[in-house]
Amino acid sequence: MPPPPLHAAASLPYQCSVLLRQLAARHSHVPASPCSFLRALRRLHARLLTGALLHNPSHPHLTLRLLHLYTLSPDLATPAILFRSDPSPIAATSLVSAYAVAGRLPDAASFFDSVPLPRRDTVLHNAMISAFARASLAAPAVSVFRSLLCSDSLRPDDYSFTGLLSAVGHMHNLAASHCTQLHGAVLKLGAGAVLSVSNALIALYMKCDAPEVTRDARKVLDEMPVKDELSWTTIVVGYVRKGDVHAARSAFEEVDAEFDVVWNAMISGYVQSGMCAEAFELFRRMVSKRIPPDEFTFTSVLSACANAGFFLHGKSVHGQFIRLQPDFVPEAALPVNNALVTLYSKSGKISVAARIFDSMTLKDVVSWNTILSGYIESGCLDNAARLFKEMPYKSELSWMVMVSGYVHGGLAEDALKLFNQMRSEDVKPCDYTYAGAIAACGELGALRHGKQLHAHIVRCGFEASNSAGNALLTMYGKCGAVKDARLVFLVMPNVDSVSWNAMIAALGQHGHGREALDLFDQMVAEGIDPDRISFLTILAACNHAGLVDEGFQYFESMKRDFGIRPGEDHYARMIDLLGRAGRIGEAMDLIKTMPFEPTPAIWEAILSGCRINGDTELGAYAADQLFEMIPQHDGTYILLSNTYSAAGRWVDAARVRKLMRDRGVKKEPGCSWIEVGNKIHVFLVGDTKHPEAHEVYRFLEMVGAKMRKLGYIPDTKFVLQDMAPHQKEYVLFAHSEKLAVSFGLLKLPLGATVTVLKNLRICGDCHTAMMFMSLAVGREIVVRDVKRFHHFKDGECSCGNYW
DNA sequence: ATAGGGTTAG
Repeated sequence: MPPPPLHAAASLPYQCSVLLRQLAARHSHVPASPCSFLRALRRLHARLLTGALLHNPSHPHLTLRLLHLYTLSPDLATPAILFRSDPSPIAATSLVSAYAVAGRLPDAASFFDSVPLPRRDTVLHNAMISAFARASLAAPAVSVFRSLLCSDSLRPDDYSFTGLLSAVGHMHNLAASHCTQLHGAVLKLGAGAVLSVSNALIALYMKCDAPEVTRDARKVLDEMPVKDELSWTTIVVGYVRKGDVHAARSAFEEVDAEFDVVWNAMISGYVQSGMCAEAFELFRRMVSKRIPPDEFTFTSVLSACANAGFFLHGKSVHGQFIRLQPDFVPEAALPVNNALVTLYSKSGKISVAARIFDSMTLKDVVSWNTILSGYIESGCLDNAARLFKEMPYKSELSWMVMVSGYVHGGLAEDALKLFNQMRSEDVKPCDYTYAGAIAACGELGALRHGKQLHAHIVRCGFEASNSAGNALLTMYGKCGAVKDARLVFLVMPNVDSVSWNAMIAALGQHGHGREALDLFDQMVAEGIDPDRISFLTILAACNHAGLVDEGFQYFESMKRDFGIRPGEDHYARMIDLLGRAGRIGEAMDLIKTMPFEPTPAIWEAILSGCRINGDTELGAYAADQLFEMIPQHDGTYILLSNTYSAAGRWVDAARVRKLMRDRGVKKEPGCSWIEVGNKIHVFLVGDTKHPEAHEVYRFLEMVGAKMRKLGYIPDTKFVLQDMAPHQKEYVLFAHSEKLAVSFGLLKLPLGATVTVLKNLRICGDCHTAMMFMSLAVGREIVVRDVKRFHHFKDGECSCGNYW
């Protein structure tokens, strides 16, 4: 954005002043590249020097502004040099606060220390105190305040107290006694009647976790002779923070003068408490009272609409904003536009969101991150990836969104690749990003890599993070490392329902069915309500362990004791469980009690039961039902044709095959390998005539070469073979354990999995392990499953990282 | 020249 032309007749000081202000404003919203910024700054600096405007008593603000800009630049030396030529306390104060605004607290502190004691005045101390307060550093702020107290010539003033109180509010274990002590000290030193000090005192009391201090805060407010809008705002915000929205509302109703900020505080309080309808209602009242909404109002109410799914309301707010938009400078419109982008992405209108994003004259990191996650939430991973590359600046959050976007989009390899790139660019991942990378390891069955990440997490101090802990639990569970999962579960300081579910799943999937059930009961005993996922998990555990009656009890207790209506997936699992136990009749009875029409998943479960028990007649009936529903479900085609063949209904089987050919249904090829001793057997699964099949072979050779090079397996031999030689055209590729069973690959009696799984370390999907079970009973084997091999194309095979 | 509160991305 080129700066607007200046009036030719404008004086040089005025011109410079405008230029300086423009440079600062632009930099704070769109950080330019360090080089170009510094160049522009030096040009201005030279101009000030030639005009003899620097250190000129008639234009003191020019020097200060220049100092301010230098604190934004990567040039650390110049501000100090400039200061040496004008060592006034005013310049020092300006420099300290500029450093603080620029987020360069260490520079502010070391500069403050370098100012000789006689040159420090109260205002300079105050600036330093508030700099620490802004950075949430209570202790150093207190020590600056103390040096002010101990000084012979200086005395703390109102600003000092205000800053001190705000700094102490950031203390971690702020006790009620701290607050009352400080309150006493403030009164003793005669600052009790100052408006800003009282406001800060209210905020301090409200930041303390002890419930009883709320009264003290209220007392301060009540005793104030004069209150301003901030007093009311602070108390409203405080009540919200304490989780007492009703108290916030009644304080809000007490205000006689209708300050805009109090409305904003109340609206955003509702949003933070998840009461979006109330937030919107309040906004409506505000509009009807003709109180003009500002950018904060719009931002809050739009986010309320986005959170609650009030898309029509949101649209009307958008309309009102458009009418008032000329009143907003770009800086003010920015957060509103960001909230609009969020609203439209959440309502599934990503193209509208993108249009708003493109039309924004001013964008910040939040804007880029918002549109990025909008693309990811609407499944446009390609667009997201392109955007990610184009982003002029990224925050840690951008990386996090992209990494977890890849994982949820099923591109675990890309997630890990990006995670590695992130670290090579020296961006420090937060716990959520680690969680994404760990989830990717779980998807890939990359246990070793996952363990490395676990070590990183401990080193970075994220051990107490719930998201990281839950990701670790899930990953260890998927990789069959039950011991590690147990350890994580024990160490986690706050386990939530996700953690319990993940731990139960880990036990249930790996042959500890009984223990899984015990853990479920323990969870209930500890007062954590199981959710629908918990019941899916426990039914799966029962399935693995062959505990049919127990499974049925949990299924019953789900609606009876916990008021959770079983969904399609719960029914499907229960039917699968009954079917595998040979109780197919009971499964059919259960279907009749369902409150909805049977879905493809239900019929697939019946079908799988029929295959295990050799009930071709009922199987064909289920196949007829499924036939009506294809192609809603993946895998249905092959399943159907096999079932019809088994029932001797060759004509129907041929019809299904023809349908498959007509629709061009092909199974994506993939490969699995099994490692027994030092020998690896690799199986190609999927359509061997698929155009990409030769890529699989190439990939396997590459992996083999790489593994030999790493000395991982001394004598690696690849045996490529069809999984099902009697089926020339299509070989089996199951996407899930359930399908593997329904394909008839595993005619296992119920419960057989337990004994086998004890000796099995499983990486990746369970189905692969199950496929090989009959081969590997009683032996220590490692099974890994590689999906979506084509992301390892050509020379980029970085998979060495993944095992 | 310094202070107190309110906003958006997961």
